[in-house]
Amino acid sequence: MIDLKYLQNNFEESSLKLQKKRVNLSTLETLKTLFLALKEANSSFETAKAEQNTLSKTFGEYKKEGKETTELKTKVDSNKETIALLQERAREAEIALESVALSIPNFPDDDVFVGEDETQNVELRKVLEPKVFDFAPKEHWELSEISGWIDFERGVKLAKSRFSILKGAGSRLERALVNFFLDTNTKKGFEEYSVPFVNNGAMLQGTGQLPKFADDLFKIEEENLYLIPTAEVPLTNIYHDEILLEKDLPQLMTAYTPCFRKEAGSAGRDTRGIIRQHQFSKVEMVAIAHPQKSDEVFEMMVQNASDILTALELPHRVVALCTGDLGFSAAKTIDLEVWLPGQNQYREISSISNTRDFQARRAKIRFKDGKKNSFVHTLNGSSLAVGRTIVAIMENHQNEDGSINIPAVLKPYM
RNA sequence: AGAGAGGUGGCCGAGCGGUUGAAGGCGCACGCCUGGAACGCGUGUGUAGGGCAACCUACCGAGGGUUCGAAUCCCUUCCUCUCUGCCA
Repeated sequence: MIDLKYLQNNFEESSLKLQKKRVNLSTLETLKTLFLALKEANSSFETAKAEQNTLSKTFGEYKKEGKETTELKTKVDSNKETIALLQERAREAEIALESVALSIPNFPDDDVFVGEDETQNVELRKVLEPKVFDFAPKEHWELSEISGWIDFERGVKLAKSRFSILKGAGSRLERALVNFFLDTNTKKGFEEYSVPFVNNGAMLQGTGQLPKFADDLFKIEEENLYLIPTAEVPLTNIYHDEILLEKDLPQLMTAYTPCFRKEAGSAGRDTRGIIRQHQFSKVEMVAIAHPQKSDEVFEMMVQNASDILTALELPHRVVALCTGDLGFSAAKTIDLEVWLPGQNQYREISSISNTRDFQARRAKIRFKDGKKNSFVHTLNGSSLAVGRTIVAIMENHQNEDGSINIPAVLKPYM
């Protein structure tokens, strides 16, 4: 959630920022109007309520002293009706405001390049040169036909399309990667967590998936729970509605979880292979940071993910997303794109974002900031998406006969 | 899943229809005391919103109801604990 008071007081500036994220000016004007309406409604409700409280006290005193209360009672009764009306109005104003406010994305940072879409993202650097093959490198699904690591058909049989099965060395590779990622993150100071793979709606609202992106979530209807689309949701919300001590910041967390996404709107994209599945494994980093330290933590997270790719001998590039490609909650995002020789292109394998206080405000995560309480900054990033790492290893480390070389760092894990 | 008990401030723990945002204790902060410290004494110490100063409003798991007035009574719901059942 953006800071509505800030929006009210700095409307011009705020709307310019949010227009970079393609929010209509009219939506923002509505938002501001609703915000002011809520304040007004609350104010009159509270005034009436204060009056009622005074009357009630007087009533008690009259009773105690044995005074006549009939006249007072009529006054109180009529005021009561007014209050009920004002309360209803305030409640409606709040609902009206929320329905708009919760769907407004975060402000982009000022230093984020202003662009329309992913074509205008900014490449910051390349790490490792793509290997030159003396044969035509295959795509991972072709390689799978030789190694048998991935069973696409039977995965679909078990569930539906966009589900698959890993087996044998393919499955072991997944497990090895998970362990390698977690160990590496732990060495960087992240604490390992094992979290619920289903979360309730309040948590998903906290990190920004709800209410706007309900279509992309698997929901367990009768339980009112959702399969997590990323470990960012449970990890960030560990401190939902809590106030941390300044000395406990930053909290660096990491977890392996499967991730579940409906991929609504991606019909027809990446239909072959395991690049885009309804279920995939991922190791996630989440940081709860002091507002003045979040940039530092952000850089560390980007570097960590990049180092992991380098350790796996995977060529990649570091890309700063432009405003038009930024996610809903993000103020700033850097993607790591790994080279896929079979596809002959770079593909996203990690995305690291600083959401500033956007999620913190939604999830009410604060810290003791001297005398007052302030919102923390929350950050999240993949380290890494396991399925896509498998793809990258297969394609980058393939031999002409279709066999795959396992990177040296993974040998102890296999 | 069935039966019972319970959910109060950072923690423990009173309150069971009125001036209680909530006694008391612990913890914490500041001050006094001390050479310094402990002890002792004093003061302060929840969150959110509005005015943004005095002050006002809301919150005693959540939601609704009764009442002039509810932490206190009623209903619904969630959670925790104990016993039984079931299960990895």
